Amino acid sequence: MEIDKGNQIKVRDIFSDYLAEKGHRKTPERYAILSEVYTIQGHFDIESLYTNMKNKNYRVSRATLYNTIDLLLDCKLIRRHQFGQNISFFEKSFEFKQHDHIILDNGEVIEFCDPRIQKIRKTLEDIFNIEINEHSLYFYGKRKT
Amino acid sequence: MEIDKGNQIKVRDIFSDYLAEKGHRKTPERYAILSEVYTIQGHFDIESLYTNMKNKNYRVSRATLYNTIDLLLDCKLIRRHQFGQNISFFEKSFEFKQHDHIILDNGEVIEFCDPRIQKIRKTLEDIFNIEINEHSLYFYGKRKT
DNA sequence: ATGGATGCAAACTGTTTGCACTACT
DNA sequence: AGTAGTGCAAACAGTTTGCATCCAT
Repeated sequence: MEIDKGNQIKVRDIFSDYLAEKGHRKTPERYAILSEVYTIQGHFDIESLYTNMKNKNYRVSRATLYNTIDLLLDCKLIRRHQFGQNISFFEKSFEFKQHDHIILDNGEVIEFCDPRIQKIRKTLEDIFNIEINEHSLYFYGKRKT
Repeated sequence: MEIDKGNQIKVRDIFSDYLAEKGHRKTPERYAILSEVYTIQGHFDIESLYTNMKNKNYRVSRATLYNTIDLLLDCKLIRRHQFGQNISFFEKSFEFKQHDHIILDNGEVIEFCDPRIQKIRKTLEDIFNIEINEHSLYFYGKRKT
């Protein structure tokens, strides 16, 4: 798909600019991880990203994966989620409408976007005299029987 | 405070009923942990609860702590939070108004309650034909300078 | 008495760290 | 050339599990 290809390039540039700005080196591993991450549909965890890349004969280490994921989080190219208790999930966040999640008891994950959450945010900023830069919202439920 | 004492007893009864209903045994350890948990103001993690009780010369194991915390979660006497990445925090939830949290970059935690979150919930239930039984909502920000 | 619950320690799992080597700047 | 970044393996931290013992039923 042409659109995705376009995004891939844009995303690569964003990462490049970020690395340059922060004085980080532009290593092939970092770009490989970025492009791999942007190939994945939906959510992923580090371990599956690792085996995924190993299977494709990339030479990556977990250390580099964790390191790079931190960079991608920092420049907002991915978001972190905690669906379960002890494992982090990630998903790409570039040019995808910001959204929240409903987690059903069968493991299904529904995405939604409700503008009222931004209104709540605004209210809180005013009441407590703070600046909110992000939020995490999950609903837990099940399909109606 | 008399009010707290009253709650302690009520809470103990709720736990008793729960244990009976589920066919779990009413062990002194379970009650000890419950009362210890309800003594704590604010949030706590398992490890500090453990050292806390050890210091008071309780004979408890981490295994029992984890086991009992699961029971307390199940009967809704406590709630679980994930403020950081890899560590669970808990807080008592009996007769305290259900609330959500704002986490500031200095570590400060503000509690708030906004009715609009329940409206969002209702909307989602209708749209997706699901039944939502809980949610978790966190805002992240900093004090205005 | 019997098997669910406990304490202890070992095992597990996701993540971080130390170190020698590599390669971007 | 110098040093940030890498791969690997060992270390770590929170949690879970196996097992012998204990005790609530």
